[in-house]
Amino acid sequence: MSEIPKAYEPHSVEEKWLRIWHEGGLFTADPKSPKPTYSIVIPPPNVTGALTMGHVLNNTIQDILARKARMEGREVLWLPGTDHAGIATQTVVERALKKSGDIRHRDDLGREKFLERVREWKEKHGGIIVQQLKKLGCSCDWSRERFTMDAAYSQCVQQAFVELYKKGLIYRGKRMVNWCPVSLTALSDEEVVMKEQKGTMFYFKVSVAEQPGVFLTIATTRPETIPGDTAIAVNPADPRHARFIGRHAIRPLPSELAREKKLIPIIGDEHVDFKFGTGVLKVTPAHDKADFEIGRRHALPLIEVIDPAGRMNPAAGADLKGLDRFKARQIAADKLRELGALEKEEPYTNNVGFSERADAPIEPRLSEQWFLKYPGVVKARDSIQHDEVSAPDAASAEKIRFHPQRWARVYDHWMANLEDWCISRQLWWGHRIPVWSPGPDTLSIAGSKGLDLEKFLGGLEERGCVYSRLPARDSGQSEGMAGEIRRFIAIPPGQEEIVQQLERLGFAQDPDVLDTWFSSWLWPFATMGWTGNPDADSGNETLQKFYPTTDLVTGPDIIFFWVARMIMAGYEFMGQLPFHNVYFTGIIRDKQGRKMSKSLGNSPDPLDLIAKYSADALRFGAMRSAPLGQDVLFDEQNVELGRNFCNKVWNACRFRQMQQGEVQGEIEPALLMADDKWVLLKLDRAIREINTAFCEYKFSDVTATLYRFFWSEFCDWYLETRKATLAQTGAGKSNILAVTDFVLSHVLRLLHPFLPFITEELWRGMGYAGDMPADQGGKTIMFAPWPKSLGDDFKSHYGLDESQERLIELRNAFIVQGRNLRRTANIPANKKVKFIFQPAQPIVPEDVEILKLLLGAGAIEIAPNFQPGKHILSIRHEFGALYLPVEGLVDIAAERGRLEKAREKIQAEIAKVSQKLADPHFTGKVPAAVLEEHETRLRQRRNELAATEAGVKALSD
RNA sequence: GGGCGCUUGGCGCAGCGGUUAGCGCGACUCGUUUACACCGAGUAGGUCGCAGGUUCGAAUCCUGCAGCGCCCA
Repeated sequence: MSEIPKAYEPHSVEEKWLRIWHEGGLFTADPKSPKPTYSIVIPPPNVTGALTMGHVLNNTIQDILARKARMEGREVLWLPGTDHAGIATQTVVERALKKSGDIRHRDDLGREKFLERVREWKEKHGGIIVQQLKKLGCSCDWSRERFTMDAAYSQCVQQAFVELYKKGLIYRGKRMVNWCPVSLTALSDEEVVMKEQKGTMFYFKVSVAEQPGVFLTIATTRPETIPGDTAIAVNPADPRHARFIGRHAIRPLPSELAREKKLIPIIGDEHVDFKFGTGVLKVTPAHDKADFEIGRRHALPLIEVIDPAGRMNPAAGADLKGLDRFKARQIAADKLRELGALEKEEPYTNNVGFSERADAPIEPRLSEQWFLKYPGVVKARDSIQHDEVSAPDAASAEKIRFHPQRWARVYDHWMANLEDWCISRQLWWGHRIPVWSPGPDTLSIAGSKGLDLEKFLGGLEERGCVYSRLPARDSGQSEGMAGEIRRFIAIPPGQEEIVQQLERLGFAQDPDVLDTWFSSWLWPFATMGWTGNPDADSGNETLQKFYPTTDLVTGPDIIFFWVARMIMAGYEFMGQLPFHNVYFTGIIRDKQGRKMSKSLGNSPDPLDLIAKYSADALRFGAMRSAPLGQDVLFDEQNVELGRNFCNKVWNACRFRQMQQGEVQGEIEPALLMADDKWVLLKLDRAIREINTAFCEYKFSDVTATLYRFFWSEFCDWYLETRKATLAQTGAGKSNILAVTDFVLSHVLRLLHPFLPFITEELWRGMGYAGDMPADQGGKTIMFAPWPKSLGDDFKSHYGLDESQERLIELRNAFIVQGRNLRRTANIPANKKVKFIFQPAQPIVPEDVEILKLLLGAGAIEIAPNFQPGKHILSIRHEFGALYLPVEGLVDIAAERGRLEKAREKIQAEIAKVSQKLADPHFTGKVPAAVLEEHETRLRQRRNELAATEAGVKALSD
């Protein structure tokens, strides 16, 4: 590196290394490698998504972990891929097609044509995010990139479904589900987000049929569902209302209906909260989850009044029929008012469930769906390590650690309250449920072929299919179907001819697709080519070598959606936990603490930031602001800082280059100076801090330590003091360069996981790659050995011990005070002045040079017996005394005032400490070390006091 | 309603029983000196949310309260 530019120019450098890394296949994992394993699977981003700051944070952390593991000599697999994101993608495509006027509804195209359009969309927008991740420097094994709808992956999904079906864990049932009237699909509980809504509480009265003139008042936010009410419920323990239990009420709506058709029972149910509203509850079993349960307990009939699209159906009565549910709410209230049944309305705020994707209020609705009873629950529940980090043993190796630990409790709580997972979605984009059932003509077709259907279907079980017969009523068919049998046959992957046979018999595949997360929860092993076939899987080198994975990095917002389910799937399908550690990142927020979102427009485009500051800078900026387990307040300034840091690294290396000379390998112990030893000890401390912080997943601590060591300790102190001695030639100089090279080569390696590009560039440019074996840093810093703290042998060989460290610290503190003296005297930074120095201990000539340079002194006069006269500023310090004659340069009175203020502070401290030391309670109970420390402190303060008083005196007339 | 977390200089955070409470950014002053103005040097700025308690000693532990945020009902 002969001619290097003054400022770091990242863009060509980043492009160059991306090309070299990818062309060299350096991220490719080798399952045959004898090295110990490190593996991590990417949380798959939506295939058509674009990179967000959340992705930047998340993937930078994964890249740091992966790169560090490589340097530690492990065989690393970071497995990337994307998710088909069922609802999200389908919604986006549908919206785009509507906007362009191509369709009014997806039915206009039909399933196949619509899916074609989604695939087109995926081809066009898919892979963008992958390119962006590459640009960020992510060292994923791109040769193994997966997509949840790839053929192989889809087979995994199908296999998993059939296995669970076979075990009886998947069933079809008519249940209350969260229905999205916009997407027209069922949703899982996790896909519903509660939002606070301002609405109205309506109070209306119903008359008690058996007691004319007696009324009960009901409070509700949903008067439009009154036509669906099939009971009035009160708490049997409620003295106001208990006596009405067993009587009947007359439901006011639909108004045109005859009185006897609107008689509904008044029932007692302990679940009625009599503090809420009036204590009288209207029960709408068809449109409310809690009411459905009440209805079930009391065998109430169900009346559906809202259709799948959220409009009122004919059962809602003539006034409401055909209206949207929100419009109907107003009309129903008007109607009640007209009838004289509406007593009052009050503004009311409550929580309403919204569909996460379509952002529409969900409608609880009775619907026939596929449900899963979670497998592997017991193991998954016990799999989390709850103790604080201790030494790993055999038992804890079988457990999963959460970082930060507190998420374990959130996980526990969810696992303790598991409800069956509604896995079917009325969508087209996704894995179609691999279950076929007979059509209306199946029996006659079979008959005409002389085929015994039962025997034929039963026979398919030998080929891995799962055949089940269910009484229609159990699966929620209407009463008239009772006694009929429904047949389902689940077909494992790779049985095309069975499917064809069945379809010739009039069988049809279930039209629904699986919840996206039903494919995501298989991610850790499905991406590695799991088949469910024991022979194939035990011969699968990748699966054998890299499963279970080491770490998972994800956001806490998907702890239920994804993390918990992967743990269950891991135990169920692999018999093992899927990962050993889960690191939960914070949620990225803007400076005002708002969650970053597209709609708020407060999310910067990471690609713009890369263009403006470089990928390294973006990574560094993201990491600097991400403390463990806390939300991240993103500020572009941190990225700017990252750029500045890169520039600093660049220039420190440039400085080294300008000293000429080849890379200096050997440090000669005899030639080491105190500052050299000091910086080596600081490096050692930094390495230890960094490795500790990594163990605890405290990435921002790692960044802070790197920043401090490199910038303050190495650049500001070490390199600056070296400038005073580098003028010399020969062995002394080359030894300094050897130390500098030693430190820089360590710093570059420590920084590499954070700043992969610039460190790679400098690693080769500086020539540090030259004396390394080809596979250990000789070709790329990616495989250079990760720094270990300096061993005791090293330290004793080079004579590094704490006492030298302390001496340099003392001198440096003295220099800071000396500089302060200059500023006090208002001496411009560039003006050379003469200091008088009275050393407190023997001083080497080198130190005088350092003092001179770092104090910006024209000269330093060593005067062991100096007697200060008037108008001389001074500091007295353990390192020595420094005098600066200032007559005429400074406001003597102001300076004296400053010293007097300092004196007061010291006196107060002395008073405090001596009071403590005089207290027998204190001296009697306190540990010896603390006592000693107090005594030392008192001594020091007294010395300081004397010095300060002398200073005051020197300025007094 | 239940749970979790947070509250420390203008801003963002560290410290979680024992020095004069640290760090970074920002502010202010000075400065082109063997790399770097994407830089260097220095300075100012905090009764650690409030109220009690435990202790020789509390930002740190306990209790209560308040405010903010998130999650689950």
